[in-house]
Amino acid sequence: MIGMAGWGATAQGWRKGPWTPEEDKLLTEYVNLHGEGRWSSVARSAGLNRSGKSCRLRWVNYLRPGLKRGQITPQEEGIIIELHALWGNKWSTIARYLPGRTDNEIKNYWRTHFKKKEKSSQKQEKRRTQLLKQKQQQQQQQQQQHEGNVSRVSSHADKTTEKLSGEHEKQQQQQQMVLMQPSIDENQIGLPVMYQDVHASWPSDQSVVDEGLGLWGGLWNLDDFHGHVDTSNCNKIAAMQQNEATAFPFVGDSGNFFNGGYIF
DNA sequence: AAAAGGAGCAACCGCACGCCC
DNA sequence: TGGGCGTGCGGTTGCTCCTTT
Repeated sequence: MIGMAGWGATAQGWRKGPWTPEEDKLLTEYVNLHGEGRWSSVARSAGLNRSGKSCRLRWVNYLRPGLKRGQITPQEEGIIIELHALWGNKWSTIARYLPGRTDNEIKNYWRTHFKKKEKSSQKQEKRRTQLLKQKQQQQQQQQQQHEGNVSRVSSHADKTTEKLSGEHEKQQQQQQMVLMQPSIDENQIGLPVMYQDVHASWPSDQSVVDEGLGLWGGLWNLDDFHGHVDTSNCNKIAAMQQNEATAFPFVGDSGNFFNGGYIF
């Protein structure tokens, strides 16, 4: 890390910016010796020119033992998705279910991965609406054209035209329905539940478990919308999530990810 | 090969809330 | 009861690395 260029110090004179290995060492040694808490005094006692808040953040997000570094696994991603659907932006609560992950890490992950996907799904939705509009305009034009033709044919032909027109309308209705259906990607709705892994990472704190169990019991059985229990779905989704080229499978027709993935 | 742009991450800030003295 | 402190959260910034042009 290069110097402190661009960061400087706070009004109180606390250092800001990236932590140096020396600072990390000081903080780690101090916390190992005296334990967590009283962060403002930690800053002074450990000989660190950092605010208590900064020390706490550094410890919690980076130095604390047991932290898992590296990429979020598909299993973890599944848990994040589910828990976010349950609790929204309760990052610290979600983090309790992901041993070794911090709230900040999960928040960052969510913002970079799912906000992006949310955006792209909104784009898709916009595109579909646009297509539908175009189709309707086309339909109107055809209708007008057709009306013009009808006025010029015989009474016998009228019947035929009527029949054909009905067929045509039917066809157009079908086309419209197809347009209104979610695209195949968006229709890949399911839950990325990795049952064993979830249990493995289940918090020991019973109160935390109770907090969500009522909802989870039902929620995690929702393999599809029709009550069919298809565990292969989970595997499919895990596979899809690993495939970068696949669109995010939890986006609903409305473009709203949660409405698409869960029914409450 | 170099510049531009985007993604990802660590860290910060401000605010709110709860706890404790 | 009020102030200090710890914690949690959303939003943002600054930086590095990677990809695209």
